[in-house]
Amino acid sequence: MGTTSKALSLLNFFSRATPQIGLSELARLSGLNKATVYRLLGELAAHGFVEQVGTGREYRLGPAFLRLAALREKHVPMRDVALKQLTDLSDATGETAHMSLLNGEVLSNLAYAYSNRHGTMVMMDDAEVLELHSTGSGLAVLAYSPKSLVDEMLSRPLKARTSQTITDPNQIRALLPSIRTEGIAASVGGFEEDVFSHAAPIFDARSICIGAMAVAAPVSRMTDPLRMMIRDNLLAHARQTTRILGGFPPDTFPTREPQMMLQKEA
Amino acid sequence: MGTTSKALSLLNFFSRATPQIGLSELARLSGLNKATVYRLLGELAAHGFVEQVGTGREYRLGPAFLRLAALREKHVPMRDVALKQLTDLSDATGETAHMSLLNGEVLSNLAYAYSNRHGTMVMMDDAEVLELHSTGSGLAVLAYSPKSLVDEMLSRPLKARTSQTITDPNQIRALLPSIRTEGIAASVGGFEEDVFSHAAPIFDARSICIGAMAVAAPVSRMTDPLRMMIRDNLLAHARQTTRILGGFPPDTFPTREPQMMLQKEA
DNA sequence: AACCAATGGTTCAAATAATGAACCGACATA
DNA sequence: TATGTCGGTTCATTATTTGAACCATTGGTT
Repeated sequence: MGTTSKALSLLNFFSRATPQIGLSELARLSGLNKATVYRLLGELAAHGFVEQVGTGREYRLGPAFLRLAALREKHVPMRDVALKQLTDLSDATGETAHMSLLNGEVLSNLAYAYSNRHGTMVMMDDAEVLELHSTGSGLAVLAYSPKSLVDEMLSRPLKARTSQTITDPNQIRALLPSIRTEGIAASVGGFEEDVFSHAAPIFDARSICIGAMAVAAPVSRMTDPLRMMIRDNLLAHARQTTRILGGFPPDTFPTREPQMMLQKEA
Repeated sequence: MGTTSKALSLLNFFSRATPQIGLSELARLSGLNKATVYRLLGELAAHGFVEQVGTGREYRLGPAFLRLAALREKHVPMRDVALKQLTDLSDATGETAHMSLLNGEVLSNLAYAYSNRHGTMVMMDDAEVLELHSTGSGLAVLAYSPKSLVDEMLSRPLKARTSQTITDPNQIRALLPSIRTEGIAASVGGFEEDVFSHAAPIFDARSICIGAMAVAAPVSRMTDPLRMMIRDNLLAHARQTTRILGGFPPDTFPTREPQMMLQKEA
């Protein structure tokens, strides 16, 4: 791993739960030498990627990201595109719709939209990180990711977010083929209790899966007709989102009308 | 300069004008070896800080910034705070208010607010970069920055954005003391023709200047009474913004009521 | 008050990772 | 076919990164 990667990976230790971290703690978390972390933080700080809180204490993410995010969004208005599609999708289904992007080995939220049709709804949070094994979106991404990522991902111990989280790698592997034939992944209570989530993958110009679009509803509201309705709408909107973003589903991706397919070996 | 700094500085070559850059071009711009740039881009790409456009062509900023910006803003809601203050300031003055943060040797926009009192107003742009020598905000920041930054900054050739831009380093240096006694910098048409801009510095917890808040009005609308009104409102709102963000103006910063001060040597 | 275990920060020889000139094959232009 | 540029790759040389040990402070415990 190059020096730059080490520096950048330091940034991943900042999260909702631990928004600011001290030097020694960060050295411990990253497994790097304290002096190394100190120097790397210094370089990151010089560019506004981290900053020190108050007078000489812990570090936190810096203001540079605001500028770069604005610049990125100005040139590649993913969030805008996603938000429009999500609003439509949320209106059509009456449930919460959201989209997240693959970032290393986790998904990070890009945007979400609520419906006001029901008194209860699944709440989302910017800056939340979704694991690949415990969420519908994660499973959708896994199903369309190269074997290397799946193996890498499933070789690590899988954390149970709820009592219903699937933590057996083989069980997860067994789900993937049917997700591929459906084009949709489902997860019941895997990330949060009482949330039934459907998700479909999003692809880039090289037909590589870059994230997922999902509809999340309370388990109590889920019925088979609703599932069908969500499934159809989700597939359509995910497809359209991929297209608007300039991407293409892979050849193996099911078309709108279910049909017989030959399974191809990658 | 460390390797990490080199990698991070590559990101600064992406701008509104050149949102995507090829490998060779980036090597030329940065003065680094092509192989080096290639490797650095690879590491940046692995973390989502850059990505390649379409199939193996130019590079552009990646999606990671969206997540990190959201995370930063969640923990340090600068933009929200600024937006509230700017809305107030814009309402009070009837003109466009904006705030920008010091990022290396330039200012980048954080937020802005328009007024609807007049038919014409100064328009702002996210992701725009303001130079220190040609803008009111820049002068305000220079006046409260360490001598080293000022020297560094003014040793380079200064670009004339308009016919009214001040490009003589000595002339700029001569402005700084009066800005310090006023607590406010003014610039007439330095960045864009016909724009009269007032700006006040914003400080962090260590009393270091981190950016500026400004009011920009058409030159044609500017009168002495308006200047006084803007000055008072701007000073008050800048002060409050500094305070809400957890910062402190330095001891030398003028209080609301103008008063005699002894000039201190730093 | 003395002690201990943290913290952020610093040093410098040793080890490692970054570097850059040259080289590919592919593509475009002429 | 010849020429220039592109993105990408190689590998011996070089320069940067690294990490153990060491400070000076701070805060808690005895």
